[in-house]
Amino acid sequence: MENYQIDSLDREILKALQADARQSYLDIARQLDVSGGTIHQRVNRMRAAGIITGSKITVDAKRLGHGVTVLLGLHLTNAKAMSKVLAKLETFPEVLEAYYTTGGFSLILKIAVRSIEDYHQFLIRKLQAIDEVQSTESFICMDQPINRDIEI
Amino acid sequence: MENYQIDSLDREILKALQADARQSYLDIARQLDVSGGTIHQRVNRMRAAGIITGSKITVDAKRLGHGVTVLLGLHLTNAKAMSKVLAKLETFPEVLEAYYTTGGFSLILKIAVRSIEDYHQFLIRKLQAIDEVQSTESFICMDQPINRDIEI
DNA sequence: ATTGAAATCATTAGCGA
DNA sequence: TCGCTAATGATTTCAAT
Repeated sequence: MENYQIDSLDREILKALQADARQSYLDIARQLDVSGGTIHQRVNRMRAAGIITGSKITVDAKRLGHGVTVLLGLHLTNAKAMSKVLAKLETFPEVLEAYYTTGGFSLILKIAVRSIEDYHQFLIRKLQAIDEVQSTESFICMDQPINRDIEI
Repeated sequence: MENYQIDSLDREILKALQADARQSYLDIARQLDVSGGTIHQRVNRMRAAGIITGSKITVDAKRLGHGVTVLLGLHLTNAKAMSKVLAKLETFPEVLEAYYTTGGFSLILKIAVRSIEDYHQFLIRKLQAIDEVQSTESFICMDQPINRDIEI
């Protein structure tokens, strides 16, 4: 079922689970006026089709000690080093996301650390210790006024 | 319980729910060799403390028709317009995230659209239609080789 | 998409270390 | 305080329709 097209019921189920992944299928069924078994069947189908890829709790990063988020533009000395650099970046748990983009950077990273001091250490000890990293440009996030999911 | 400090059991519970928010508390209990009631109690406590803020399913954006992700650096004509611009950005469902950062941009946005054509339309019809937007710099994401959560 | 039934789970309260 | 057990009502899950 690689090219299963969702219908409006699927869409409503996705919205409900996007808002609260742990809510019971029966609750969703009652909201949508269908049987519990139907929700179950649809969710399974969307899982099999690769539309639903998993679920996770959302946590407050600050309460877990990761108070500082940084976006970072990276320049490499040569584009051929990309896969080697990525392999290295994967070993740094501070690197949450890496984007290969058009525009003036080789890579853009999203990084989470405990503090500015930790970020400084991360930069000089880890990131700039990679030979192929030519330069970096840091955008330290002071606030994230918008954070939401794609409109389903 | 605003300053509740988590212990190693909490940490393991968070890891488990981060990997799969819908797995049953009893399953987690068996993995961690404690009772189901204990998991329940801990989760409730972490919710009350604001450590767990919710849960959501993860979906494949491409399968839902949002094939193009763009990071965008925004320059405003004047910093005082920030709140007005943010209010406007909130009305655009294409804007998933907005970061107020140090460095050369007033704001950095993460945007999801169906196609490059849609992105072009979004840029000229919506974003650049805001008076206070001076200029934009687009970083179109061709690949996202790293995507993970903070290390708990 | 529904039903119905068996297995499993969530949730709470009270007990004990 | 923290984790455990026990009990009940709710949910999940699956097969048949």
